[in-house]
Amino acid sequence: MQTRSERTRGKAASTEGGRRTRDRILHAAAELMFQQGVAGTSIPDVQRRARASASQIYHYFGDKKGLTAAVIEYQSTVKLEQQRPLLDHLDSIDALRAWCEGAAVRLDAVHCAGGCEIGSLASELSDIDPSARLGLATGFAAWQNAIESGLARMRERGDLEADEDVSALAVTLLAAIQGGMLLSQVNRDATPYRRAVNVVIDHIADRVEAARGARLANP
Amino acid sequence: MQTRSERTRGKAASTEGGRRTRDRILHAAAELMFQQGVAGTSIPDVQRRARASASQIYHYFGDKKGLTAAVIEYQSTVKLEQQRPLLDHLDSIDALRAWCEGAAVRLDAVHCAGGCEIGSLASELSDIDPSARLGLATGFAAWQNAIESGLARMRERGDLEADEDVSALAVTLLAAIQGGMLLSQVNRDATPYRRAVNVVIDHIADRVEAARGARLANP
DNA sequence: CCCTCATTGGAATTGCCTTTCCAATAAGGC
DNA sequence: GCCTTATTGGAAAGGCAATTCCAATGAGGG
Repeated sequence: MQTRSERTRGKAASTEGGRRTRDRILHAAAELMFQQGVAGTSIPDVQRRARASASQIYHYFGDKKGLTAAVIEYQSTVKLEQQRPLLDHLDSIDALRAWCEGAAVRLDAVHCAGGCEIGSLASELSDIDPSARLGLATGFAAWQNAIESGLARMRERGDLEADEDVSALAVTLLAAIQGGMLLSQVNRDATPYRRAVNVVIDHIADRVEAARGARLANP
Repeated sequence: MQTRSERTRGKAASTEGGRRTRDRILHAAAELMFQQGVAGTSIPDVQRRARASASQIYHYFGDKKGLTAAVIEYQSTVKLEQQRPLLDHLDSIDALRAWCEGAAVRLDAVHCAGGCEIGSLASELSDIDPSARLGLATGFAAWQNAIESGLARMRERGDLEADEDVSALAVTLLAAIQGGMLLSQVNRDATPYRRAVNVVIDHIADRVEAARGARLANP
């Protein structure tokens, strides 16, 4: 299977050393683009951070756009997989709270620099790079899907009413996460994120209460 | 009163023509930076759009950072004033819905390009320009304040319970707006924005219902 | 061991962008 | 009408980034 960047112009690594170099470049680029934005990250920057030469970057990624596409895919795919165990169990209010609080702790740790890895890229690239936009939409869809699956499981289990629009709830939580992170990033304080996310989860908890009430009334 | 950019290096216009030139530049820069980002907007770009020479831009704004600061202040202050009549009456569920739907219609009109004027700037600049971050935080605070004031009036009026945390609700709505706009921008579809915002307003409406219930029980 | 191709280093090219500079013109106060 | 200051045009300096190129080195298969 080819990655997006390879589809464009880059070459896949065929030796062990090459693979390591490619990874080093990708990680360095992801980190820098997250911290300083895509436009604020130059190829020489990536060279320094990855201890690689220009030839290596252009060899594996074709051009800066290819590198950017690879970073988007990395952030969308790999980061998601890292959280897979957690993401597969977002089917209770407690799990949702714990998951969101985990992100809050991470925000605290970096003093709210950077916001969300995908969100930052999305804001910067959506309007100027159509193919990047596609990749980012896919990335967001994966997160939304993880939330929605958990809520759907709650619904099947009876924790939420049968006609509950779990899709809308999932979008709302994702939006609160993104918007909350943005507000926290600007204010250098994780409080806005925590408040926004908690209010939305409170709302979901209210729906769970409502479902319980309906269950007791109509047994 | 001096604007931020004048504090830095730019000069205020003292003739009528100068004021017009300055405004033309400011509007052009605001538009371009909104569409293509700050990094994606070059001084020559602004020159063309504003039909102004480089001298004029540097004369009135000092440097690109000064121009950016002026754009931030413009987006934070002027845009807010444009909505002042609406903003001063966000004290009912219907008013909140109408206001948010107005933004949705604007999103539809531009096919979801651009997202939020302040949000885009915030995401791009927060981490790389401390003074810009300050200005953006002020801008967000003004919007949050407008929402919070309306909710506080609802609380005073008894539409919300006396211990309701209107500040948290305001932050949540603002976060949903920002996050929703980002999701809509990426998906080129205003639906995510509408869903996120409506769920949050539904939640506020639930609180209003709860307050009404409490009022009836404890007259 | 040889041949081929992947990998790498580093210089050179090209182009654009920010910013400065100098000189010309216009505007307003006295 | 004269002088000072604001406004403007347009060229040019200086720097950095993206990308290309060429030659050298390394690795693996036969």
